[in-house]
Amino acid sequence: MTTRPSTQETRERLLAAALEAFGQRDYDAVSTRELATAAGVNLAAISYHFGGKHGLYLATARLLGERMRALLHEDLSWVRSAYADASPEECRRLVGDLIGRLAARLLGDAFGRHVPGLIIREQGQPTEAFEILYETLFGPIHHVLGELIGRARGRPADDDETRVIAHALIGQAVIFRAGRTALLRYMDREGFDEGDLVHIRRVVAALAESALTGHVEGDEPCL
Amino acid sequence: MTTRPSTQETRERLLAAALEAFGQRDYDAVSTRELATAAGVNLAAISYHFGGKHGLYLATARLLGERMRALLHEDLSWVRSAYADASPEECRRLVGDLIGRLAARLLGDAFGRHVPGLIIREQGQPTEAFEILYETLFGPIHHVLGELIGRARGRPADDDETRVIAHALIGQAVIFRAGRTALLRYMDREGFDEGDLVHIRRVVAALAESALTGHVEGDEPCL
DNA sequence: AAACATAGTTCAAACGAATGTTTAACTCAA
DNA sequence: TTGAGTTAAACATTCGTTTGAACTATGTTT
Repeated sequence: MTTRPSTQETRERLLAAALEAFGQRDYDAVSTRELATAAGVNLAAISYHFGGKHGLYLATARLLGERMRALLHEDLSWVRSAYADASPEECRRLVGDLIGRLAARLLGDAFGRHVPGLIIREQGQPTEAFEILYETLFGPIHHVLGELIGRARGRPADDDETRVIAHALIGQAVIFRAGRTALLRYMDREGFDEGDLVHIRRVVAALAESALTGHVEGDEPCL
Repeated sequence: MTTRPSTQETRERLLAAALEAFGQRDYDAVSTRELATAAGVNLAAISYHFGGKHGLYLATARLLGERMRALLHEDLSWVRSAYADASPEECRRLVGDLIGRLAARLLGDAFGRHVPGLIIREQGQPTEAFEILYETLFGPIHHVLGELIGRARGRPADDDETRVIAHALIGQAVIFRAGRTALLRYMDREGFDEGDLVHIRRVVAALAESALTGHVEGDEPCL
């Protein structure tokens, strides 16, 4: 009747192994046998508990979304409470801080070493997992950033120009994970230590902050 | 003795099909049979001409690198000739122009619809193809951008801070391809027309240009 | 309390389909 | 006739999934 204690553990073991594997490599590059072995469970457990490989992948995306949401909750709720009665200058500073923090976290292992890869890959050929990840990840960041940037530039948050800027600034952070390998090569390094992260965070924060000072030439609210 | 005319055509057909397929989907998600069918050649031609699937993949990366280099050559050589005796202000403008142009091209289909996906994917688990792509693609952009930004901010081009800024600004452009799906969702669209591209290019250019006006708080050259 | 029945879970084994690659016969211009 | 190139067929693996028996608690009956 009641589920046995080992049931939940089997699920968790598989999810942990799947998160690790799907984070690093593509869906097709990960085999069910490999997942079962890594999780230390029987092969048939995947079909039994998740209905198959695809079900496990979706469950992994859900788990990932929840974890990222939890990690972001702290930063975002802090920003949300801060910008309620913030001046444009303060909003600019908040944006810089948020982007810088995001960049450092992405470059480091705060979100897991390979986990963001799954998100990036989902954008190429979006599956059901993309919806899950957008709702919990890109969506909230887009939203908060839009509010902040709109306030900082004296424009509505749902303005198209505001949204383009928000997206571009997210790119400033995301590239530190998506283009990590190229950056290592460019800066002639083998890895980044804690000091690097602090400095990069500061540079990116200053960059994003001053980016909001300018005006778009051409009169219209653009787009 | 001499190669028959059909030889080269078989290679080209396979490379075209591989560029299309590997651009959209992961290495493991593309089958040799599918490639042969799409190219209209026999299955064994892959092994015969490229030594196998992996060889075809590397050849595709080389072809992609050359095409991208050609596409970028125009922009980059124009910039290179322009910044030789340019003022910091002009350099800032050149950077903005370059980033904006890059963003619009990436968001549109200038580089091919799915081609940039291969590059992004290679950063996750770099293979030999990464070297090829860095040399012809990221490398030159990094270099030119470093020169421009260094001059614009009165710092050496090989400064670590300069490099971080260059990388971050590239991210502003890359995100418009890497995060295209999320942007469509954010801006509530189904696609971007020519007018969108022009506007986005202008916004991103202004953003990148004004980003270079600020100073990084904290005294040292950073990093 | 002992024996049985039941439902949930694990397990080794096997399934058919698809994978990348190789083989050997064949084509045809030099 | 020679040999580079093409072709269909077959190669051995690996894939995701399914099977049916074994195991293990729990609930019921005796």
